[in-house]
Amino acid sequence: MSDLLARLNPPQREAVTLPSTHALILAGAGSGKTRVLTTRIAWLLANDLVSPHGILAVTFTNKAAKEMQARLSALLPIHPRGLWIGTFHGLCNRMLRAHWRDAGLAQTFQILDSADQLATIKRLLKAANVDVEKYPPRELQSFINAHKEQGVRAGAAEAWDHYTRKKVELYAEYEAQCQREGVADFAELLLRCHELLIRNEPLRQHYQARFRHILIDEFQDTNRLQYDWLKLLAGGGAALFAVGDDDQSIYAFRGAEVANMRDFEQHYAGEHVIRLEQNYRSAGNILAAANALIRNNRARLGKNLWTDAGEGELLRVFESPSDLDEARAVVDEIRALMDEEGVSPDQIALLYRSNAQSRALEHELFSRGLPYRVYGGLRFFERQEVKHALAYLRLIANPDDDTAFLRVVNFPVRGIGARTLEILQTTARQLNTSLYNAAASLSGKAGATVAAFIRLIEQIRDETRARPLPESIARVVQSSGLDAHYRADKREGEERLANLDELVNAATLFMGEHTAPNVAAASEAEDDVLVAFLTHAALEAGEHQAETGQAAVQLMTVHAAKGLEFDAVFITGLEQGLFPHDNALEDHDGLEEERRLMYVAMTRARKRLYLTHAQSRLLHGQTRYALPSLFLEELPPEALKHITAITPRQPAWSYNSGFSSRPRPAPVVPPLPELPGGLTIGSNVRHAKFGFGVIVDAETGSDARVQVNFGSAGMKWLALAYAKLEKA
DNA sequence: TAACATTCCGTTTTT
DNA sequence: CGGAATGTTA
Repeated sequence: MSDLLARLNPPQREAVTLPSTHALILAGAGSGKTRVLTTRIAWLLANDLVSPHGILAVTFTNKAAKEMQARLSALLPIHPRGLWIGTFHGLCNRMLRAHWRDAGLAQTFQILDSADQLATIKRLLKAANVDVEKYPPRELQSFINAHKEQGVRAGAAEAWDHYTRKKVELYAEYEAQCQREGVADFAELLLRCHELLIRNEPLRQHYQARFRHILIDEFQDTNRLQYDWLKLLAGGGAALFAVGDDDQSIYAFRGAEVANMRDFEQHYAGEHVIRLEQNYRSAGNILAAANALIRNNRARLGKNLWTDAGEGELLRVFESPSDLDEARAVVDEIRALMDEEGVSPDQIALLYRSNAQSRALEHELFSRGLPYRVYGGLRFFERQEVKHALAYLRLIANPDDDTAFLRVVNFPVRGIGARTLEILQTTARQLNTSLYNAAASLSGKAGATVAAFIRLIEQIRDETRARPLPESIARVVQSSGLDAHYRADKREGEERLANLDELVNAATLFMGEHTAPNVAAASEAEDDVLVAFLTHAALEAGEHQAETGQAAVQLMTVHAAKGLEFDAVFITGLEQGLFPHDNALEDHDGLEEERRLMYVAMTRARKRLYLTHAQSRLLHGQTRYALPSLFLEELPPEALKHITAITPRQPAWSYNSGFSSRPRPAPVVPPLPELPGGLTIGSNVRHAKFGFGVIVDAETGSDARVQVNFGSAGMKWLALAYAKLEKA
């Protein structure tokens, strides 16, 4: 047991060995947060302060939950059973499955992912004859989710104007429709679970008595409903142990409330606030720079990271004339890191603020033959062929699932067109039943084709009855016609078939992990396994992309990089308007969140940090000129080393780096307007009133005018004859 | 119904 | 510019 504590520093140890009390652990980046969380659980168990049964550990992502499981197994001699470790959604789902009747849900209720939810909303708008121009489905979706995440049902939603009243009305209809179809969206899982515990006193008391220690990871990311859920569960005297970092709160845009941390500190943690400030990840200069940056934020709980690892190298600031030059400079540097310093490519990360920026970087990496991997994009269970196969399974488990019905009723095509579906949908609405049930009431030719589809589903249900899940899925793929359809598709059929095979494999894997050995015999369990697998598919959409196999340079947004670390990190596109992003600045806390984002990005680096920016960038089809990011100015100059990779408008292939790329054709440069005073587009200038800026456009002639981007002072057209512009 | 044309839009995203 | 999402035509 003393082993558990041996490798902890004093504050970590203090956190781990806290008595059974509420506590807030302010864990800075790289300060051993996950270690503290898992060691705390292990310590409680090892000292018999709680039984495994009494532990509830909550994370946001499946990845974090899995890591916690794994690290706990490593800490304990035998892995205890009965612990509840999971995501908010996973845990709520678990409770709702156990108490589906009390929660007012169908026994086999299905979970809608975001795409399913959007499809459901679109269908609802169409049925209600709502103008989608006036009420965009996406907007309604976020309206509904935002309300649910605040714990607000349609009945309780406030609406002061006609427009909002209509949205609330649609929200109510959406609730009713989901209920009718036996489906629940992500937010519904949390809200429904919260309501269940509020309304059902015996159940509430049961769980309140059961969980003695509730531990929460990434507490700064909780929304209001999640916090309420935690407080409710802890209402029976459980100790809440919240770990988080307000400086790494980067999800306010999706409802996370950092204010929960301050509230928790005041109302729960009290004097049990522990700061983990020793950083084990980054070199001193990197930390010093990150600290200096984040000090510019006003709303903070306060924290300063330190390290005893030494200063390390200076941060390198790269300036390039254009985004293409930036990409070239970055890839040159990556080559050098790999060839001359022996850095493994998977220890190099290219970070950017927005996904669109990956293009130029990818292009350069590709043409230079460097292995790379881009995070983001389609995940396994989100692929259309996988979703189609799952929709057949969903229909078998729950015929009322109209979303699943509509997805596959005419896929592969079986002559059930829009006209037929319109009739079917009208009939279903009149009978107040599902499309599946309404099918029997159709007559004529339309009725016959739809009836054939229903027979097909019934047939598949029979075929798959009492069969192991993987085999059932294989049959579905066959009998539904998906197999034949993709076999006939020359272009991408092969890949899709491979993914369907992979789905069968996923089911096999799932069975191995989730089925108790003795349950397999029970015929009743068949349905349960199917529902469990469908739930798994919805709750864990799988990896973002297939592994490339070889070690590759990692490309991702700054958001996606949270929680990761690399030897060398490039933060690219550090320009006003991009990072910090223009759209973020409209919000009052916007700039601070962007700064936290920059802080997260910087603290990903262990040894080397590159900060790159370009003077011009191709954006939305036209060249934009921008000033270097405000964040660069907030870094301590003594920690930086400036490298102007290429001087403006010089040939791009003649700069530094021993790497000799093949000669490139000279870039086609449109002639720039000639302006008096040696000014041109891209020149840095200073104005008495507006400060520093960049010339982004110009009109020549006797009354020459220039457009100047003054950053925070805005974009101005100035007449050269009057405005006293100085070259800067 | 599917291929083709047109229009619109452009930050971050897990469950 | 490039994609996603519509709209149009054979």
